[in-house]
Amino acid sequence: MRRADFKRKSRVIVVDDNYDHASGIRELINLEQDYEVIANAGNVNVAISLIKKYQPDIVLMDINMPEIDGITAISEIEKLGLKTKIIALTGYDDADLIYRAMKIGAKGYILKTMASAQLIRALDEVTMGKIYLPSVLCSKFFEYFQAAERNEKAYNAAEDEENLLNYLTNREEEVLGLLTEGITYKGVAQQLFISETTVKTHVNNIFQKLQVNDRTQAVLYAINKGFGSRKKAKIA
Amino acid sequence: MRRADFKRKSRVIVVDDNYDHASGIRELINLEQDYEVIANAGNVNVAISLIKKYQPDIVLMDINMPEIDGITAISEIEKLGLKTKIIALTGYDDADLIYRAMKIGAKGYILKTMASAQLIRALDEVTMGKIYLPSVLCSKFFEYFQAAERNEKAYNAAEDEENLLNYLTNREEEVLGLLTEGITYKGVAQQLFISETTVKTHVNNIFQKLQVNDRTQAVLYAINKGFGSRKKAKIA
DNA sequence: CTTAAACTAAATCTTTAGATTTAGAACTTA
DNA sequence: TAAGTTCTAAATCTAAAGATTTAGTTTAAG
Repeated sequence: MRRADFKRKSRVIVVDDNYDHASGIRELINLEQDYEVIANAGNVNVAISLIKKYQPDIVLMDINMPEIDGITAISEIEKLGLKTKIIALTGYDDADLIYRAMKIGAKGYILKTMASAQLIRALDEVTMGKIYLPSVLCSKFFEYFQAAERNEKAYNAAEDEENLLNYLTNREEEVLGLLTEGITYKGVAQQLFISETTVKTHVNNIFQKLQVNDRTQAVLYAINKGFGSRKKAKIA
Repeated sequence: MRRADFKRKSRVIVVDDNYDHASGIRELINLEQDYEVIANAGNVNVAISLIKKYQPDIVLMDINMPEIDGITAISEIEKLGLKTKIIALTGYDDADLIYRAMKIGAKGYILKTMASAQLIRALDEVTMGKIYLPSVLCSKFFEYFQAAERNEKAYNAAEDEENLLNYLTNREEEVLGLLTEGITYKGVAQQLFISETTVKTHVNNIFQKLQVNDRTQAVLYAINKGFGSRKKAKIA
C-alpha cells in the first residue's frame, strides 16, 4: 500500500502536549519512507498557526490537552478549509469523544495504546482519502450514534400522539403557512387574493382545530409538528 | 470467539426475496455450531410476522427487495422493541444505504460479495453485542456521515451572520421566553410580577433590537436562532 | 336531488397588541 | 459625582387581532 517513490512524502504535524510522546511518534513516523514529521506542537494555538503556515497533509491530534481541548481544536482546523486531514489520538476509547471527533470531521481515530502498525495503517488509509477507524472504535462510535438517533426518535415520537394539523383544509394550511412567516391579516389577504374578513374566518377555524387562542400559539404548534419542515421561515 | 457449548444456539431468520440466495446463506450458517437458521422469509410482511412469532436473536435482512424496501423493514422491526439484532445485506456498497441502515439501528452491514467468513464474523460480533461494519463500509459510512454534518453546519452558518438575541438584556430574554410560549401581555405580567405596561415596554424594546414588527416575528426569530434550543415550547 | 364540506364575505364588537413619550429607582462604571 | 444601563411604570393612542353570527357560492358525495 506504499506509494511510488517519485511521489513526495506526506507532511505530518504532531500535536501533543506531552513532548516525549510527540517525539516518539515523530521518530516512528520518520522511519517510514512515505511520511515525514515537519513539526511538533505542544498546544493548540501553536498547532493552528503551524498548520496555517505549512498546510500539512496530515495532523495527528492528541485530544487530551490542557486549555483548549482537542475536539475544539479539530473544529477550528476544519474551519480553515484546508486539505489537511486530521487523525485523532487519545488514551481511552470514550464513545462520546469518538463520536464528536468523527462528527466534526476527523478522518481517523486511534488509541495511543494501539500498536505502531495501526498508526502507519491509519496514515496510509487517510492519505488515500479513506477514513480509518479500528473496528473496536467503530463499534464504540455506533453505540453512541445509534443511541443518539434513538433519543431523537423518542423525542419526536412523544409529540406524535395526534397531529391536529391533519384536520386543516388546504386553504387553511395555506393561511397557516403565511401566519408562520409572521404576516398580518391584511398581508395574507393580499397574497391569497381574498378579503381580510375571509382570512379572519380561516384563522378562526384554524384556532379551533388546533385548539389554540391566538396566532402565536398556532405558529408554535405548527412549527413543533414540523409544519413546513425544513424551510425555516426567514425573517430579517 | 465461539461461545461455549452449553449455551444454546443463536436463532437466525434470513430475509431475502431470492430463494436460492437465502438457501445458500441458510446452509452456510447451519454449518456453524453456534447458529441455526430457524426460518426464511421471502418478503417483508412474512418476515415481520415470523420475527414477532419467534423473536430470533438475529435477522439477516436483504436491503434490495420489491414492494417494501429493506430500510423500511428494519425500521419496522426496530419499532417492535425486541432484542432481535439486524444485520443488513446488500449487493453494493452504497454510502447512502449504509448510512440509513446504521442510523435506524442495524447492528451490522455486509456485502453479498464478501467471503462467507465475513458473515460468520458479523454474526459473532453482533451476538456479543458489538456492531460489525467492515472497514471498507465503515469508510463509506463516514463519507456520508461527515458530508451530512457539513451540510448541517453550512445550513446553520448561513444564519449565524449576527445573532441579535445577544443584545437583549436578561429581563428581555425572560420576556421573550414567555412570548415563545404563546403567552399574552397580561400573562407575562402575572408571571414576572410586573405591570402590563412594563411588559409592553420590554416587548417593544425586544422588537427594536430584533428588528421585527410583532410578537410572531419575534418568536420566529428566536426559534430560528435557537433560543431555548432544545426545549421546544409545548402548547396544547 | 339533497346533504355536507369548503371557501368566500360582511357586519359588529371586544380585546389585545403595539407605538410613543415621559420618568423614577437601582445599579454600574468612568 | 456624573453618565449610562436596566428595570420599572404610566398615559395615550391607533391599529390589529380575535369572537361571533349570518350567509352566499361551489364542489364533492350520497
